[in-house]
Amino acid sequence: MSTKEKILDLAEFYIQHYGYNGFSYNDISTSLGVKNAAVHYHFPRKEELIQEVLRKARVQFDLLAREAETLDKTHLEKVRRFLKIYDNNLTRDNRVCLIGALATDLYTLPAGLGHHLNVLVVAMKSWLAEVLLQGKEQGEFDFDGTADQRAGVICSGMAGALQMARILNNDEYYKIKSQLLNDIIK
Amino acid sequence: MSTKEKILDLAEFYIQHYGYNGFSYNDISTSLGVKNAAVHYHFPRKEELIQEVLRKARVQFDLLAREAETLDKTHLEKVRRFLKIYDNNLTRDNRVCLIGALATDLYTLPAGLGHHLNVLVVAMKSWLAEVLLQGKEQGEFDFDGTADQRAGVICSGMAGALQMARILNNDEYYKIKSQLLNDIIK
DNA sequence: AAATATACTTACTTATTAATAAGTAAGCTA
DNA sequence: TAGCTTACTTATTAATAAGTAAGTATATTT
Repeated sequence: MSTKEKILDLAEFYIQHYGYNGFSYNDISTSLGVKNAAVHYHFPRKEELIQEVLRKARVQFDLLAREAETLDKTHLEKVRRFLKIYDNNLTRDNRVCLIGALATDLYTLPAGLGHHLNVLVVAMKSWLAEVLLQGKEQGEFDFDGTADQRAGVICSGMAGALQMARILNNDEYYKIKSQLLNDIIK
Repeated sequence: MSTKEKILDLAEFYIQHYGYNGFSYNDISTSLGVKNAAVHYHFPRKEELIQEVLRKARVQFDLLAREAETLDKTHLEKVRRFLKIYDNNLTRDNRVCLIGALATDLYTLPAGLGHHLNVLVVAMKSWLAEVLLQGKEQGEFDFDGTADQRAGVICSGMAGALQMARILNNDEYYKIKSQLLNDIIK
């Protein structure tokens, strides 16, 4: 893996672990065994670094959506694949989700990043809403409210669940997740 | 209001608006028209300041719980009173909730604060679970899963909703909130 | 009237931040 | 082989961070 890719992975880790204002170029460079200026060489400003982290997250979500399209037979399987994103955050050092982490720091972020964050959230939430809608039409799901509303409840609930897990314990996360799933199946 | 109280209110605002690492003693002092050392006079270290913000939040929640006990006739009214806490965060400058804000910064916080945050979350969640349980036993509510699970879904969903509102729009918050309420009534 | 406490200010320290300028070694390219 | 690019390092900057020691004005107590 190139230094540039390692920087991106470390930046993502630090954002999800400590928040946007909780890490520095020095944290990344010393983790990597290079100098702070080497990080600036690849990403001149912190804004560019975070923007690239968000772009990469969007690319990875698009990949997940394509995998769901080709590999998953039921809509429930697609939803489970989606929720695994959050599981991975929990199991990898109790990260909170990228969106939740950046949302709480939003008003301290360089101006351009809000838009990129919005694009990511809209992509994920609207994909989930579409899966829920089709699953309901085909009798696979049963839930109250619109698919859009239900997608909002799930996205915000999962983001919050990762935060609760930190304060209470990991089991709290799984309890919330299973209940959110139950609420669309019954 | 005393300078000390004003400092506490400003600290709470800054945490919810910018996160723990997104504000400084200077931000507070210049907002107040005093010097940074004056803030250190009242709260020598940032840890003491945040601890006091959390203690105050717990006191205010206890007050809400007592008001609910004396003023609210139905369990639904109690839940609505509880959810109004989140409404107030939204309407006052799109704050995220104190718990969500500090959860994403948790691993950068002075060591002692995790415990105080845990105490606040346990108090709020267990109170809500008890209201939900009694409301269900008396036929006022109808929901799947345990009251504890449902309380977890509501707490994490509301925390996440405030974060989503920042990225999408305030209407997203109200859509999530109404759906979470719907899920316990039906 | 003298001593003490409260609520600050002045002035500072030490450490860290994002960012930049200038230099360098290795490799590729014409 | 001369020039250019890549991927850095060295060294520094201006700004900001939390925190502190010592001084001062005002009010309260003795």
